[in-house]
Amino acid sequence: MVTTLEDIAKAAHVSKMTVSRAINHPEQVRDELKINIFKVMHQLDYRPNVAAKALVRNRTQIIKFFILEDIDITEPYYMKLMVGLAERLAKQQYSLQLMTDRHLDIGGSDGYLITGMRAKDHEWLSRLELPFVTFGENRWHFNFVDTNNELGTQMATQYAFSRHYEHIIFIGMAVQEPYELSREKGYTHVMQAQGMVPEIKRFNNHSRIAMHYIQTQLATIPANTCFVCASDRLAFGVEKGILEVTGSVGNNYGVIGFDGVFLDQVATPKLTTIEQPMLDLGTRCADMLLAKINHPEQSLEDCLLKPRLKLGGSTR
Amino acid sequence: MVTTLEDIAKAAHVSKMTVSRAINHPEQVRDELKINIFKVMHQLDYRPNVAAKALVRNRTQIIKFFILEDIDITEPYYMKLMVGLAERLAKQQYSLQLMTDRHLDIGGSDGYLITGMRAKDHEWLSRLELPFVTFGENRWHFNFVDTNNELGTQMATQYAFSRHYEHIIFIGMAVQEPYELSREKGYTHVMQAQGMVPEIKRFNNHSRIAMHYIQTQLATIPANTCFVCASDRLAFGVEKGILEVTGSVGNNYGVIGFDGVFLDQVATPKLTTIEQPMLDLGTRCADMLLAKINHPEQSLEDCLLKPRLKLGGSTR
DNA sequence: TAATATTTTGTTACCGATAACACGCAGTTA
DNA sequence: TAACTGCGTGTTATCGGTAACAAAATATTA
Repeated sequence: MVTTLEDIAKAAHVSKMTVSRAINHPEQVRDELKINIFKVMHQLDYRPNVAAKALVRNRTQIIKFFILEDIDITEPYYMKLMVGLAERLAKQQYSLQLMTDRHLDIGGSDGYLITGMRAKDHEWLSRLELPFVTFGENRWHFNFVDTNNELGTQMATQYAFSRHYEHIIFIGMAVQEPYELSREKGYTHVMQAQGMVPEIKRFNNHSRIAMHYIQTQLATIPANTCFVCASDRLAFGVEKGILEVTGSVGNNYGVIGFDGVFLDQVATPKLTTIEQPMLDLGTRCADMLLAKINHPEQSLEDCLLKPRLKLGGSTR
Repeated sequence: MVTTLEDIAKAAHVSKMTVSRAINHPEQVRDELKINIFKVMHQLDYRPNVAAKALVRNRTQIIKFFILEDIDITEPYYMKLMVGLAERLAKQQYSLQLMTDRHLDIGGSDGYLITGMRAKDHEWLSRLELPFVTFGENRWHFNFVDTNNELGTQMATQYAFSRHYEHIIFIGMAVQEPYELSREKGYTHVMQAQGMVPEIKRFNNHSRIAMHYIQTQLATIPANTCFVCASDRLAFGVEKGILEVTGSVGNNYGVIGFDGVFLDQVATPKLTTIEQPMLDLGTRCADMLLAKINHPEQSLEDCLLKPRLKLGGSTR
């Protein structure tokens, strides 16, 4: 059977209000009682009824997770982000609803996590009436959680430099989004610090396009060059191109990616890449969102997590 | 403001019980009243309070989605499965909790969807006390939803045959799981029907291993062979191997994969593959699970959906 | 010690829905 | 016409919690 507050109350010889307080406002209950109450709760394996709590507090205990990108080309890393998010939310008895472009119902939740946001989404996001957090930097002061993109490419560029590549070229994504700009900045910053000349190419984020670029242009690029890429997709294409043209990768031409989820493992050789801490990022999203829901008045710091350099075979 | 049953009731000059009935047992309410009630509901944009409903019906309106595989190597297709599932569940005011190996809490939900099940999981699954559905065939009569695996490899093999490949080799996964056996069966079946000799190799499901096999063995395999693979991962490796050894793929040696999510797109050339209808599968999982929850006494048919042959450049 | 302040605990009402029962009002039947 | 069906609708109680208030117990003060 299911144990309720009432059951605990009887067993502990107090009113159920006291039990409720022991849980939610423990400072208002004498230690003696509390200890006993918690003992009983434990014995009877008490699990609070989420629906009842939600009803009386006028909450839904639901978070909507928006994926604004086309789901067909969606990056696999959302999966891990969601695992991190869901795990933390479940601890606070929240559950999830997954929303896609096809299905954009607002309301019926306590808050939103927004992923895959682009410039065009600013309009409706600014109208939202519930607390939300975006996964990904943005220029509108919406609270966000993201990898420290700038630091990531700094690490990549620095590493390329430390491996004695004489030229370092940045392969970016042709989008004017903050995360891309930050990645470019990280690269540029280290290049200038090292007294090297930055060189940036930009393509749509598809491996084929990057591969084609390498196939056609590698001949004009001096050996001893490392390509620092803004995504693993681009890096994947670059690596393939280099392999095809020169027969090997790493020594004459190196590649470093960015993301570290799935694609870097599938590449041959595995990509050296900047790994985003997706699970942690998900957890942080949850924390931040819950904070906004429970303390709407407090303003929050955005959250930038440090990525990790993951060595593969695509660099020397 | 939020509209409740009470508000509708007042505006429609009936009791809230009548409104509730109009929603849940429409046959018990006169048409005249119903029409008016629905009109008012629409005007006032009524959204039922999920928590209240859950409380009184002693339900949670939550489904737990279990991913039993290691999340680090999880196939990207779970994402699409979840989208399909979540979308259908949301319509019935259910939301999701994502459970992974790290976090296997039972209870606090109305049912489970189990993915990534392996033989070893039979033990605890058989003890579960709530309705559940597994994504993936199984040998224990747990209700499941899956792609018609046998049909899939039949289609692949048939297609290879129709493209005049003289030899067709099956590259399987070295697991004794029903879905793998079904895939082998589909292949064998068509081979025998065509009077050809089946030849099956099995490897762990990693592209590198398949690639290595091709690199070392392709010389011993006659030209005009098509490799029908049990996964896109394997096909991906096979394609790479063929490309490396012979410089081109499709004509002398063809490759057909199985899954059609993400990896087939990333391959160069894109893989010809058997595409699983992941969104539909997700929807079906939801339907089946809801049916089990709402009518526990009825026994259900398992569900096998037809896959689709998706042509890429890895076959002629 | 009486009066007052401060904890600590209990009581009541309510959140928004639904099941079970009660009731009123046709149309049948005797 | 009285008793009997049924259908359609309203009334009441309830699910499991929590806020707001009331009351009791204890501590502090004069």
